[in-house]
Amino acid sequence: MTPRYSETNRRQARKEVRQRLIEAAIQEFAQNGYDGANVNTISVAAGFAKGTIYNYFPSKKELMFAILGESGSAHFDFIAEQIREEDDPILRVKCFFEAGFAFVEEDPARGQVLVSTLYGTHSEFKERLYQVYQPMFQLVAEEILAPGIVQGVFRQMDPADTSVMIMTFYLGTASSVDTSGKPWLSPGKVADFVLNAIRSNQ
Amino acid sequence: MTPRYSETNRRQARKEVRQRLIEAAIQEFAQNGYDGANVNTISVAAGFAKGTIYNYFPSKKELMFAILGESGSAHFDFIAEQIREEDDPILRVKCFFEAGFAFVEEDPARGQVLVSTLYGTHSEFKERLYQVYQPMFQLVAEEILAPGIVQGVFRQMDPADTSVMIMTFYLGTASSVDTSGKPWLSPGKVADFVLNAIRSNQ
Amino acid sequence: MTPRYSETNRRQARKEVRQRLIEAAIQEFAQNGYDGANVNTISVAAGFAKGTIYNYFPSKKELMFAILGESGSAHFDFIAEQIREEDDPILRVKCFFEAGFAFVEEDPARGQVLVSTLYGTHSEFKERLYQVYQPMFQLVAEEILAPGIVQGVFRQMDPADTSVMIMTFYLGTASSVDTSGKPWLSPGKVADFVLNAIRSNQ
Amino acid sequence: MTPRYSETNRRQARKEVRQRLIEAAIQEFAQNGYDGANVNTISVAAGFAKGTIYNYFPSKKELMFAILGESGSAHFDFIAEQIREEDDPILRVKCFFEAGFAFVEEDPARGQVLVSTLYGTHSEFKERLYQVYQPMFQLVAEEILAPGIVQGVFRQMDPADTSVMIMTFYLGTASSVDTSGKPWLSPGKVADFVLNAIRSNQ
DNA sequence: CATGAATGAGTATTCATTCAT
DNA sequence: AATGAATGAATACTCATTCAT
Repeated sequence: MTPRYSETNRRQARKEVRQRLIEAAIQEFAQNGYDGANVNTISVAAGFAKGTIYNYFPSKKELMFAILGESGSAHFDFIAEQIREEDDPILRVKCFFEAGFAFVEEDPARGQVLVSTLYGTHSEFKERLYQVYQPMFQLVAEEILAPGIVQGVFRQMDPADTSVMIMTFYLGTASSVDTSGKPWLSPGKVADFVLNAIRSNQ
Repeated sequence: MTPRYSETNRRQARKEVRQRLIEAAIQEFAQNGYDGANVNTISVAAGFAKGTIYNYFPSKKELMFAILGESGSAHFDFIAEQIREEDDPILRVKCFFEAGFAFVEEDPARGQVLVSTLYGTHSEFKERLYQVYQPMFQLVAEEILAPGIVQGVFRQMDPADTSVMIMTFYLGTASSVDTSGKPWLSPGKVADFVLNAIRSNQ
Repeated sequence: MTPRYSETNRRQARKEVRQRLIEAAIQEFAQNGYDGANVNTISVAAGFAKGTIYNYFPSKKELMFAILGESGSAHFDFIAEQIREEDDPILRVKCFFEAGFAFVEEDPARGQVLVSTLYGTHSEFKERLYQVYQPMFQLVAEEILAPGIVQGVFRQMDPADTSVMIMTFYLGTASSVDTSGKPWLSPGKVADFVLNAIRSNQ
Repeated sequence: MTPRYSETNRRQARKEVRQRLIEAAIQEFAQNGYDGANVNTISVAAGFAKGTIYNYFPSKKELMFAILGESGSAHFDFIAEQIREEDDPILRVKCFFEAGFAFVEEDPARGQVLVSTLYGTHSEFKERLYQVYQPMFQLVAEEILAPGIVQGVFRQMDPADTSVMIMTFYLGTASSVDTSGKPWLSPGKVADFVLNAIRSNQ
C-alpha cells in the first residue's frame, strides 16, 4: 500500500550488496576451496552479519554457481573485447594470452577458483563451467584459428581440438604461480610456444 | 627375543596393509577431494575398521602426503623407464605423452588426485607435489629437450621453461576427461602439437 | 484534527487486515504446527510484506494467543447458537455433535490448530485454551447435561466430569481425519455412543 | 584380525546405550515437542556428548520413528498382557482402562509424546503411529468387543468403529492432565462411561 | 595390532525480530 | 502503515581423532 524508498534505488543497492558478497566469496573460495570455505566468513568479510548472505543466495552451492556464471562471462568479455581489436590471427593469439594473463593477474582469486573448479571433484560445478566457457572455446576456434587457417598462416588442423589444447594450456599456465603469486611463465613465452605449434612453415 | 622370520613377516604384512589403505584413500580422495574425503570410509573400504588407519598414518594430512610421495615416484618411474628405451628426442616426446596418458588411464583416480591437488588450494600439498615432481621436470628438460637442442632437432629454447609448459600441457590434457572418463584428446595429437612447437624448422 | 469518518474507516481497515492475517496464520499453524510455522510466510500469504504482521501482533506468540481466543469464541458461538434452538436434552446432544463436526468440517485448519494445541507441549497455549473453552464446558454441563438429569432422561452423574469426557470425545473424534481429510466417524455415530452412555435406562 | 571385547558384551552395551538415549529423547520430546526438541540436549541428558546420539540414530527423524515403534509395542504388550488375564468382556473393558491409565501414569512422557504426535502436524509420524497402533485397535475390536457382542453383554455395533471411538476416548482422557500432572479423570469413571455406552440393556 | 564407541569442534542453514525508509 | 534488508541466536548434523578393550 505504501511505497517505500524508490524501487530503483532498492534494486541498485541489492545489486551492489550482491556483488560485494560475490567478491568476498571468490576470495574465500580461492583461499580455501569450495569445501573448505566458510559461508559465514564470506558474509562477514563482505561487511555483513552471518545470515545476510542467505538473503541473496539460497545456499553455498548456488553461491558457487553464481560465481561460476559471473566469472565465465566476465572472463569472456574481457578477452573477446581485446582480441577483436586485432585483425591478424597471429596477433590475436598473442593478444589472447596477454589479455588472459592480465585477467588472472588482476584478479588472481577468480583465476584460482576457476582452475580449482575445473580440476576439482565437484562434477556439477565442472559441468557448469564447461557450459559457461563454451563461448570462449568458440572464440578461439572461430575467431582465431579458423581465419588463420583460411589465410594460410596457420597449418591445417582441427580448430575444435586445437582450441581445447590452447585453452588447457592457457588455464594451466596462467594460474601456475609460485608462492609469491607471480606466474612462472610470461604470456609472451606461452604465446610463442603456441604459435610455433600452429604456424604453417612456409 | 623374537625370531628373525616373524619380524620380517610382520614388516611385510604392515607394508601390505599400508598399501591397501593408500589405494583406498586414492579412490576416496579422487572422488571427493581432500576436504570431502572421509577417513573412516577409507579404512572400511580397505577392509578394516574405522580406527585402523590411524595405526598407519598419524593424520589425514600425513596420509595425503604419503599418497603424494608414492604417486609422484610411481608416476616418474613409469614414464622414465619407457622414455629411456628410446634414443631419439622426438620419439622420446611421443613416448612421454603415450606413457603419461597410459599412466592416467590405468589409474585414473591417481591422476585425478594429482591434478586436483596441483590446482587445488592446499598449499602444503602443492608444495610437496612440486618437490615430488622435480625429477619429472628434470627428466623432460635434461633427457628430452637438452639432447634434442644439442642435436639440432629442437629449436633453441630454455629447457626449464619449456619443461614447465610441457608438463602443464601434459597434466591438463591427460586429466581432461569427459563424463564417461574418456580423455578428450589423444596422446598422439598432444605430442604432435608439442613437437610442432619445439622442432627446429630446417 | 482528523474527521471522524476517516478514523472509523481506518479502524475498520485495520480490523480487516488483522483478520486476514489471522486466517493466513491459522492455515500455516495447521499445516506446520506452532514451531514449524513461519511468520514471514504468514504475512506474505495474507498479501502483505514480511514485516507487516508485526504492525498487528507484537510476536509470534501473541499471534497464537489471538488465534486461540478468536477460535474459542467462534467455536462456542457457532455451537451454542444451534444448541439453544433445541429444547430436548437428547436433541441437544445430537445437535452438539452435528454442529461441532460441521464447524471442523467448514474450517478444518482451525480444528487442527485447536487439537494440536490442546495435545501439544506449549503449556502457555494449553492453559489459554482451557480458559477459552470454559464456556463450552459449561454449556455442555449446564445447558445439556443438567437439564437432562433433572428431567430424568439422563442418568445420575457428575455433569462436570461428564462434560470433560464429552468434550474430549468430541475433539478427538471430530479431528480424526484420514489422509483425504474426511473424518473417520460421523457425528451421528458419535452422538449415539454418547447418548447410550448417559441415557437413563427406564 | 584381533578380536576385541566379547561381541555379546558389545551388543549388550549398545542396546543399553540406545535405550538410555531413547528414554532421554522421550523426555525431551514430551517437554518440547518434536520441533522444539534439541538433539544435543538429548544426548547430554543421557550422559553422553553431543555427537554420540548420531552413532545410534542417523537423524532426529529416525530417532522419533524409533520412539514411536518402541512405544507402540511397549504400550500394546503392557495392555494386552493384562487384558488377557480376564475372560469376561466387561472386566476386560475395565482392565483396558486401568492398564492404559497405569501405563500413562508410569511413564507420562511417553504418553505425552504419543498424543502430541497423534494430534500433531507431522503426517509421517502420524502414519507410523497408526501402523504401530493397528494391533491395539484389533485387540479392542477382536478380543474385547466381538466376544462381548457374541455373548450378548454388549449391544450390536460395528466393532471397528467402536474400537476407534474407545481408543480415541482412552488416549484423550488418559493424557488429559492438570498442571500438577494428575489426570482429570479416573480410569474407573471412564470405563463406566464406555460400558454404559456399549452394554446391552436387558 | 585391530576395533568401534565416544568425543566435541566446526558449519550450513533457518527464522523471529528490528528498523530505516 | 507498509516494506524488506539486515541481524544473530539457535540447531541438526559431520567427522577427524582418541582410546579402552
